Amino acid sequence: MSAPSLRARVRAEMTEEIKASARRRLAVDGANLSLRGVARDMGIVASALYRYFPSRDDLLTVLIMEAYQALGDAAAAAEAQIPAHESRRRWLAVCSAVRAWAAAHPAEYGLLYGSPVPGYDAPKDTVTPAAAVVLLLAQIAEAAADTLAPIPAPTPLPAPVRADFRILIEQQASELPEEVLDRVFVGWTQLFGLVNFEIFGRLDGTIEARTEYFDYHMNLMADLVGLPS
Amino acid sequence: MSAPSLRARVRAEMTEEIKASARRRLAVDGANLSLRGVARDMGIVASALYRYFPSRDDLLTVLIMEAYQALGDAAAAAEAQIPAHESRRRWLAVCSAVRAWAAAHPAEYGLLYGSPVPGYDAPKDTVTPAAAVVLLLAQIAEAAADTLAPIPAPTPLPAPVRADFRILIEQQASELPEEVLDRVFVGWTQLFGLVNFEIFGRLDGTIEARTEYFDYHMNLMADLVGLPS
DNA sequence: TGTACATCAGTGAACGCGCGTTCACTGATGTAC
DNA sequence: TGTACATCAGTGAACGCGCGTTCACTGATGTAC
Repeated sequence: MSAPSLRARVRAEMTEEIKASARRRLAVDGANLSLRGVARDMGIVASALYRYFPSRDDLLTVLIMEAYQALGDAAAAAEAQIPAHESRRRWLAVCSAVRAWAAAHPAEYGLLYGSPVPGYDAPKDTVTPAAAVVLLLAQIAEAAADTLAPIPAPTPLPAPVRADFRILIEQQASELPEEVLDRVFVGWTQLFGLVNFEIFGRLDGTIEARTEYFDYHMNLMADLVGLPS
Repeated sequence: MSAPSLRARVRAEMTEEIKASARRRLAVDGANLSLRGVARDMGIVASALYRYFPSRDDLLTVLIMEAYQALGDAAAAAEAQIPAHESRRRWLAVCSAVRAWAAAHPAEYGLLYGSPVPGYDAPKDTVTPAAAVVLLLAQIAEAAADTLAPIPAPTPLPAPVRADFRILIEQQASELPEEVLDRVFVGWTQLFGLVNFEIFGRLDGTIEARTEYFDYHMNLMADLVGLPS
């Protein structure tokens, strides 16, 4: 509870500066982040970084974890600004926040949702924060359960898929029907599929009205889930 | 028209072997393919590669172009095996072929649909082959035009999006309504969003019934397009 | 059919570079008495 | 309040490595006469 010592405070600030520099460096290096590059940008000698992070991979892991956290926080913050009962607007707020965060941090986004970094395998701890967004979407659907339109199901969910969803639902102590969770997953896939396309430049030369295109389709996904308009 | 000389034939074979080696190497190096690594794998000296490719980036470009081509070919071949009038089965065949190709060539798939390679920018020539799959999907919808279910549109297409689609339709001398092309794009996004999730490991620990999950959702996308079942 | 010359594939050394990481060091900040 | 010692941040040299690319070379294959 005592105030941190000068040394501790300076240390914390320095750690933050290193991470900030490294995040900037990601734009240049992509996933193979260069420690010497980070040090150079900071006007510091590369070996000094080892006072703060035991290795390059550890720094990378921290960046990944914090990026998941930042993305999740951005989505949650956007959602929190919409009244709880306006489920569709909440859904759209989460989707737009993901897109906006990705646009503002393309290199970090690429780290999270691009091709896996060769030779680097993510520690287990990344699983939970990686699920934050889809969890948020599922919670919106669950909170709106009473008002959801029934889901027209031309073909029923295949049993093995239903079983997978069952497990997820029980893990979350949720009461969402499997059919609804499935539609949430469809929306989740569409969200990240679209953001991938946009951020990674796969829409260049085809769709130029990016925001309208995105909003329209996230609304369509909300329709699929059955959120009232 | 004369038979190629021995030298020319050997040269062509060697070029193929280099590309094959490089494709294998992609799994190790990811996007930062190592020429020396390729040469090492082939039991050859690195500088020898310069007889065949003027630089590392050129080799990479060729790999990317051919990967797009291979993916497109796989999709087209799968489609061609289904009778022309069975539009839904054709649609599903294309989707499954994309998924199968990605699973069989994950590193190349990552090159095409993962985060952009830092420091490397794709030449213009990659635009056309990159569009092959979505074009195929659109053609299926167009061929089935007479039998398509009407698209329920709670909200109309935003005008700027409609304009983007209009341009694409005219470029292809197509007659697809914008609303249908939009749904094709939704299916396309879902297809690659899902394959990304699966290949890049973002489904690990959630959905285990991968094939059923995939097929179910590609069918759902076919529903959205209005393909008859 | 045989000879002389041109073409070309692959070699091996070298250049110049950047990288992650270790290590003994120095000087400043913190702690105990 | 002042001194003695411990802690720690940053330095700079070094290790050992891998990389893309150039270049003069050699020996084999192709071509012209």
